[in-house]
Amino acid sequence: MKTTMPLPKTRLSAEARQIEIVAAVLALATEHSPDAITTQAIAQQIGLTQGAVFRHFPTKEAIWLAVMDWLENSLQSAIAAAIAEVGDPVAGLQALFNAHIAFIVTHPAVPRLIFHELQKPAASAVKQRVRGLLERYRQRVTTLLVQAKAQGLVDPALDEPAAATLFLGTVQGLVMQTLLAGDLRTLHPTASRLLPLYLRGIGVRQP
Amino acid sequence: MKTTMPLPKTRLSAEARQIEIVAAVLALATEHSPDAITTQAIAQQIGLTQGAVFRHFPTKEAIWLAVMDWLENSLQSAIAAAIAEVGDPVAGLQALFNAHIAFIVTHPAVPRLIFHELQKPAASAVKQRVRGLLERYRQRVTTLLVQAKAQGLVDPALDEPAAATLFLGTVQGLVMQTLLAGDLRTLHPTASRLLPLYLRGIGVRQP
DNA sequence: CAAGATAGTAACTGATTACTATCTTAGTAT
DNA sequence: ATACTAAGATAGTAATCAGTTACTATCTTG
Repeated sequence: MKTTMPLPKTRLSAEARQIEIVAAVLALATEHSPDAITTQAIAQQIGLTQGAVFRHFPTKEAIWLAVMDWLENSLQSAIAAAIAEVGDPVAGLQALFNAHIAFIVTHPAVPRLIFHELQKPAASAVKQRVRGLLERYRQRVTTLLVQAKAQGLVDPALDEPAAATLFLGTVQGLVMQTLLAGDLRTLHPTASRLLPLYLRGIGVRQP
Repeated sequence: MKTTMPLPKTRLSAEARQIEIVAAVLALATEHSPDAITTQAIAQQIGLTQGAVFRHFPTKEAIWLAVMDWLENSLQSAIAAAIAEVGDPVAGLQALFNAHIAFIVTHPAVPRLIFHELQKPAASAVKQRVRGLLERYRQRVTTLLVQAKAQGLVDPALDEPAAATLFLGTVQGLVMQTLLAGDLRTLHPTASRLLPLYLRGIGVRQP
């Protein structure tokens, strides 16, 4: 399954190449471990020489930061769109859950990049970026849970931070087990079997 | 925080050195990314030269397989001991949950090794080993859930495979978020706030 | 106590890494 | 057309990786 571009053989502006490089990293991460994404591999993916990559990014870390920028924006707009359409907070949680799963199905490289970064002990700039990203996500979930409790939709004694952790854990654990199996197609059906269990866990009324 | 041995300066048998090498990998993994665990780093940790490591393991992959052997045995006996002491299946799930958390607190390097291996797309021998390990764990959870349903302790319409996935996901997701925060001390208290939510999710009676 | 077996050392090999200096060429404004 | 600018090519660099070789020191055993 090659994902190579038609490579128009022409020169591109620095900005266009930067976007192309980020796309190349994502494409490579779907089939290779992030360790294996060398500057040589990136250059090969877009039909450049290895040295040319450094015309557009000063260091390799800068490439990773650009990838995280893309992730932040994409995920942000994906979940914002999902939540905007629904009325009550519990429906918002369901929409958020499904949007998250759909995002991963569309971009299977993303969890790999996240896990790879989180597993590093050192607090690098890239890890800090991921940390902030997940923290904002978590805050959004907590807000929905607080609203749901205020409207009497969930257990009135709900531990919202714990429920938010469980929400993230449900998605992350599910994705990890799917990565383990190596079959991404099972992600969506399995997700819809997990969601009712979670909702009952936080005390939502009907199944 | 150095974890260097007193290094007795003497020769050790091949078997003893193999155990020492596995221990060195675990020690290194608590403070370094698995990529950074080079044969040089291992040798340095136990006070040998790099070449000497290859007296005891033919390849580096063999070292990783030995680490996974250790993990399989340790985890196996830890959870077996936890389950043996309790009577009903729901109490077994709670014991399993707590034993898993306690194991990770004792061996903080383990989730890092697991995540690092699962994130690789290639189906290497090491990844196969991890896959089997988690599959057996998952089977054990499923068995407990089936027993609990038979005894009427949980929702009679429970989706056991989904509930088993959620169980693993709860632990894995929780651990991942703790790795993110970088503070392992919060793991145990957070875990005890998550467990009631999970138990209600599968339809256990009292909180 | 001699002799074989084996743990360990020192120095290396070739491959690969991120990154860089110098040169070339394409696109563009004048 | 000519000159300037920036993208890319070519060909490097030093560092680091897993694994190997030739040799030495130590332990065990007949």
